[in-house]
Amino acid sequence: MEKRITIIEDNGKIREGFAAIIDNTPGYLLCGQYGTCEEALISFNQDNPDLVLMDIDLPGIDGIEGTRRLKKINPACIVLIITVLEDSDKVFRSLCAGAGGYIVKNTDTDDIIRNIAEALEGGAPMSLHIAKMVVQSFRQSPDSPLSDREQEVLKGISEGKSYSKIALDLFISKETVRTHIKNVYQKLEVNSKADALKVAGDKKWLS
Amino acid sequence: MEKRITIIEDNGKIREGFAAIIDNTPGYLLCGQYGTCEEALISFNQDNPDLVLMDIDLPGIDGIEGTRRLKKINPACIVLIITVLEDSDKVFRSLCAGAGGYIVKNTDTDDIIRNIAEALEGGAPMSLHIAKMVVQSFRQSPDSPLSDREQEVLKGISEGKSYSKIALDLFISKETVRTHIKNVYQKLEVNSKADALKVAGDKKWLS
DNA sequence: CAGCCATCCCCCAATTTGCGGTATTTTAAC
DNA sequence: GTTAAAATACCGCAAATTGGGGGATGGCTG
Repeated sequence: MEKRITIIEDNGKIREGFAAIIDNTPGYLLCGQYGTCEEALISFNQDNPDLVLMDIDLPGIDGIEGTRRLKKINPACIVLIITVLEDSDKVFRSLCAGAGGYIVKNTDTDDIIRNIAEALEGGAPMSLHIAKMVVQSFRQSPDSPLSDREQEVLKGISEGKSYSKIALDLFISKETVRTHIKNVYQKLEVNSKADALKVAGDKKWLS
Repeated sequence: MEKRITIIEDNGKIREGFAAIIDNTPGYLLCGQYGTCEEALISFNQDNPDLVLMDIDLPGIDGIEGTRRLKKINPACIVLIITVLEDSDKVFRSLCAGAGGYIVKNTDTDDIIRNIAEALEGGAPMSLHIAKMVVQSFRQSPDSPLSDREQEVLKGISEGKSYSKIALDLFISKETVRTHIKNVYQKLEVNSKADALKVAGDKKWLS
């Protein structure tokens, strides 16, 4: 069965370049190419692509919001983001919107085809640097000033639990939780749950 | 400059296999091979590896906790997890512990070397399936019953903000926030912040 | 027009929170 | 072997938060 592919890219030259690559690869069928998400969305159901090559910086609806809308219509459709910039914020927002991979534009013809194949196989193709950013987003700093217990308590707070609930879950007294919180506030130099979570979150001090 | 590599793997055969690969590759220097994290930790400062090949399932301190401890001693050291199982929970806990990549054991000699090189270059080598799992962990379900505004309010809750603070940040009245919360509780059939966050989080309904 | 959404207001009682103390035990470090 | 940090626990207090109940308005959409 041929895989149907749609291209959304406002630069005509690049778009036609991709189109040519798809056209010349057996097994892939170009089912649409558009300069804006608006156009693509209108024909999305007729085109019914298995995969969309999506540019990030588009006039009107950008690639991130476009991804969100396409996935809302057909969650099975894979959206592969293709971009020149490796902007960390855009990477994460794209992934949250449902992107299935994130690759940089300068990759050569073979790379594009390989990445498409990888995405269709159920993989998540990413450039070296992107993969690194994604992995690092998970990492917590190894130099947290908070003790293990304090981190556990703060984690409870981030889950919206009350002191009493945290105490129950950790098998300690509510008063102990209060003491831990006090110490956390002192160490982070804050005086509210929201501020503590903000500081600890920014510095990746949460377990 | 040669790159120093340590292997931690309890299966002697596999360990020696890796050791042979490293030894026979120019540019890499095997600076230690151990069957447990305990042993590796003792010699870690003398060995001073640039990269550690780490098995997950180890007797005593497992690979995840081992990663955490190694990174605590030398955050610049890259830990590459090598495993047979692609257990999603272990993947994430490894990444949180500071792992720089996560690859499956069946990969052939060339793959191992390529993954090591990629990690040392600043990449984050991952098997196809692992990458997919990681990317999917970011994704939110496209079928949340919560309206956009309700999701924003719930996000504020997850950040530990009070209703008043959320109201300030969203430029609406505290009473409106309360109404949104009430509606969220009804939709999710819960009656507390913690439960709402748990349900919404599990189902990936949080923006 | 019915339903959903977003916005705002009131009342009330129970709980939570943040801050001030103090104190014991264990573990780790020097 | 002293010192320090961490984990545990308790008390009191005043302000704020929370959850539940009710009602209201306007906008948009099918």
